[in-house]
Amino acid sequence: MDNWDEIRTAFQVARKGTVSGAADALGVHHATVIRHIDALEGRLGVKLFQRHARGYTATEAGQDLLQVAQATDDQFTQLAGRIKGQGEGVSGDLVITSLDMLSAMLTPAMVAFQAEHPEVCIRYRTGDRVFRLEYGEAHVAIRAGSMPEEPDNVVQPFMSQRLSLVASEAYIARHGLPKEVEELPNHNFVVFDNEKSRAPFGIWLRERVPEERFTYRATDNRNMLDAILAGAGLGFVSSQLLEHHPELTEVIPSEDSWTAPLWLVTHVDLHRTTKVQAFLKFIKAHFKAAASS
Amino acid sequence: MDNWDEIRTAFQVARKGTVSGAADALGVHHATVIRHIDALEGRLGVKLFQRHARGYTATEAGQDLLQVAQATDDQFTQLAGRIKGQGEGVSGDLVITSLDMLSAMLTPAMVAFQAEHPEVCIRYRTGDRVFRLEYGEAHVAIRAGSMPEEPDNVVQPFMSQRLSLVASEAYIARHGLPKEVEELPNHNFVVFDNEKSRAPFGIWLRERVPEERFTYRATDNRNMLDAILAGAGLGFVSSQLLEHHPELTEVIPSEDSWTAPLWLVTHVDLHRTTKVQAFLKFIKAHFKAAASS
DNA sequence: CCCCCTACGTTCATCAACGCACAGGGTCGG
DNA sequence: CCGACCCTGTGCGTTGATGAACGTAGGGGG
Repeated sequence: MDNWDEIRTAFQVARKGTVSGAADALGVHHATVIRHIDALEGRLGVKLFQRHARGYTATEAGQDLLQVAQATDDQFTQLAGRIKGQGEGVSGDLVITSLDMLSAMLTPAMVAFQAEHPEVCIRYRTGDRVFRLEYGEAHVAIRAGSMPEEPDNVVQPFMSQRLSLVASEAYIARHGLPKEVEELPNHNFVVFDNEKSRAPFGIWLRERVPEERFTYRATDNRNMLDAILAGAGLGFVSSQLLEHHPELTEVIPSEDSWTAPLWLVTHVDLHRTTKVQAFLKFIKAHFKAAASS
Repeated sequence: MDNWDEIRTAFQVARKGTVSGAADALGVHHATVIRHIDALEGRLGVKLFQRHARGYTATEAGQDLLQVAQATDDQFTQLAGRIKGQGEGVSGDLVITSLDMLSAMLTPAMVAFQAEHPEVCIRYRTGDRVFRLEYGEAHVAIRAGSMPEEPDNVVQPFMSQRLSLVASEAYIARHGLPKEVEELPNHNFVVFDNEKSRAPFGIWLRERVPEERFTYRATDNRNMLDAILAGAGLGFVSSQLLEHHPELTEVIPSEDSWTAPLWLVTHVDLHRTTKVQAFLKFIKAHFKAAASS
């Protein structure tokens, strides 16, 4: 049963009872309607209508088609309403992905956004791999480092992620607090277990501290933080975290070179949607307010 | 939501995940698929798919469409099966109309037909007006008199309806039985209450008997028979009825000029259907067998 | 690292579908 | 009884959708 348009034409003919009426309703010429009906009947091998001077009356097959097509028309009308409304409103899923390091920072913003748009369901995805926007794995990604350059991705600068080199009270009690950069090679470090990391602070550290001092390696940022808190070594954490963890002490002042820019990335096909735009606007305003306060 | 074919195209894209796969499934060029998707998205104002190198992945709106279109496809497939099967098999309604005078003769045949095709539902319509085949009021009509000549109607000769001029025992007891045609003007008659009737026997009677002798006029054949049986007068009845009513006596031998031919009439749009053909074949065989026995 | 395969996207020529105009037939009202 | 209106049906010219071909980009395997 191909050619759904012919079914739609037959549907209107069955509804209106005349070819002319159906042609008006469909906005086409009545000759087109006749051709559609003839083609459909020819393909089915069954007459759908009886032709007479006053119009077309549906046979049993035509009435059956009328029933089905009426239901289909309703379904499609509702579908169009949903899709258009979905395009305008902020509802449904909103999938956001980022490095898990940013979870602590982003979560309050996402919660606030959800509170402002109760119809939306936030899905926050962090994982060991980079989720790909072009496969529809997320609506919005927050990426760190150099500006992403994938084609079909819309990239906006978001904010800077300042890092601090910290030590926990437990570590200081055992090894003391280094006062100069030159003392760092004498200390232990908690690092991310990724040799190829091109993060600026990683490069900076590898230039000054031999690898054998990287005595604790983790694959998860949450895990790294736990290790640092437990006194496994010095390590880099987001500067924002210092507020919530008074037991952490900054070893040396944060260097500008460590700060990685953050980017808001969306796929071009979704960037125009109201939902994504609302989230982008919200999250930028949220952190602009936080920065100024 | 016009252009159902574009929905069908989008449906296949959502199912297959690629434009090329959908194009293969639809039997069209992939450029056509792209155009349909673009047109549909443009009209809805919402992206249905995210484009990437490996194909198209459905957005939320696209997945919604997939659901609805899948249901629609199922519905249409079932519909096509029903309609095609309906064209082949003998089932559903079969509407037959005739003069009510023929009811006694036709009913056994129709009952036998229904018994042979249990899926069919016979609707026998008799009424004061002539039901019109071209408006779908009946599938088959049995008409009497001169050959019908409506355009778009398929007419087949059926059989001859021989009439007899009869009197009931009650009438004979009161008025005697005329032995010659010349005696007829001295008797009372039960006639059909239709002055314009062009039935041959009516003309024959009006030529020989003055109208004031038509003392009982009925609009219904059943009613006429009741009147004749009650002794209201002489009257014409189907020759077949004589077998079932021994209390009726033939007044004078049946004349050939009275016999009216019967016609099987169908509308050209329904004449080809298996159901109608089956009925025509059945009823012709039925009465051929009855005539030869 | 390179090559091949797949899939999308665009442009141009073709053709089928469409709209137009007119004819034919039936119905309704006067 | 007749004329006007409505609806269907068909031939013809045109237009818009389609199909073919080429170009491009990305991914996977050797």
